[in-house]
Amino acid sequence: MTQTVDAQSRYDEMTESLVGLGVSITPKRAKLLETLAGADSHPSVSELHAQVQLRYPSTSLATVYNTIELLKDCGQVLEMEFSGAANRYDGRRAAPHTHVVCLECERIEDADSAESDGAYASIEESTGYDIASHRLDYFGACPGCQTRKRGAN
Amino acid sequence: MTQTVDAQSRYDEMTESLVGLGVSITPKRAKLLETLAGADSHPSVSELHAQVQLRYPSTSLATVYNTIELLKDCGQVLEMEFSGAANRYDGRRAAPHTHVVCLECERIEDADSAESDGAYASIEESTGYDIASHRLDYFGACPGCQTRKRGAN
DNA sequence: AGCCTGTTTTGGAAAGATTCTAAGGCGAGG
DNA sequence: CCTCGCCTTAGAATCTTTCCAAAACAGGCT
Repeated sequence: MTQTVDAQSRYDEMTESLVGLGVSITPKRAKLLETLAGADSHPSVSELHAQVQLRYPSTSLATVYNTIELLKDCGQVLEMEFSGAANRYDGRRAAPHTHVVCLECERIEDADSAESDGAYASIEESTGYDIASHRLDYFGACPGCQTRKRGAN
Repeated sequence: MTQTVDAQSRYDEMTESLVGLGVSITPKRAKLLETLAGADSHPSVSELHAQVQLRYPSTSLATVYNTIELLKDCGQVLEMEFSGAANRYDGRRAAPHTHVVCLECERIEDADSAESDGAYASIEESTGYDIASHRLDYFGACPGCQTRKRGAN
């Protein structure tokens, strides 16, 4: 997939960034980074928690939130917020990019859209805002849910 | 601002749509529609609730949620979700459009960006999703918060 | 080995927003 | 005046995220 790199490289980048922050890579944190770097499913905190618990059953939710907070601090993870549903995280491409979101099954996939490079400058000029990031999501039905719905009719 | 219409027209459109749904326009609902149609500040549920309570002090939160749900059903309000913060609503332009969000003061303003008309078709072709809507937000600092920060330094 | 100190982790409490539910209120039509 | 169905209410319940104080842990030092 465009711009995604292999899990190992992402894992290495993440650990380096965290070390740069002066924090240590504990085993639980390592397992979390590994999960994030390898997942292409935009996992939620509870999914990440479940994965880490497979290996370290005593892991608490607070540890997951804590580590994600650190990753956000050094720009190594992209957080996607949803009200009423859990936040979702993209550890493979930390820079803002386009997603498609299935309203039926909540699947989220990357979508490469033609982003205009001068968008930030253009928005800054017209609004006076100092733009730091953006979010572009398309909402609809994924192929699987489309057929499922057709079948149900 | 481009594409916004006067409050009265929006109010009329909303009431017509709700009537089309077969529900009645109670006084509390009318006050809520009026507030939504006239607000350019992308209010939250609690702000809307407060406004309606000015006129009808006994109004409960559930009524506000209920009415907004109806408005969503007939596409007469745009809901912007934020995890950790209250959802914000745009009753003046119900179709998806671009916003700038101030990360400091949570102000939200409309921003007209050059939207490519064929975006949905292009995304649908590349992902197989059936796209129904989208969301494009830019995050940063509004002019007021920029000066405030500079002054604080 | 024994200590000290600072970081991590834990588990539960707390906070917020939204949804649900049961019960009562209200209004239109007969 | 009664009935039926929609509206509204207040509070409980749910869910995610944040906060907190205490316990656990690791590394460096004596």
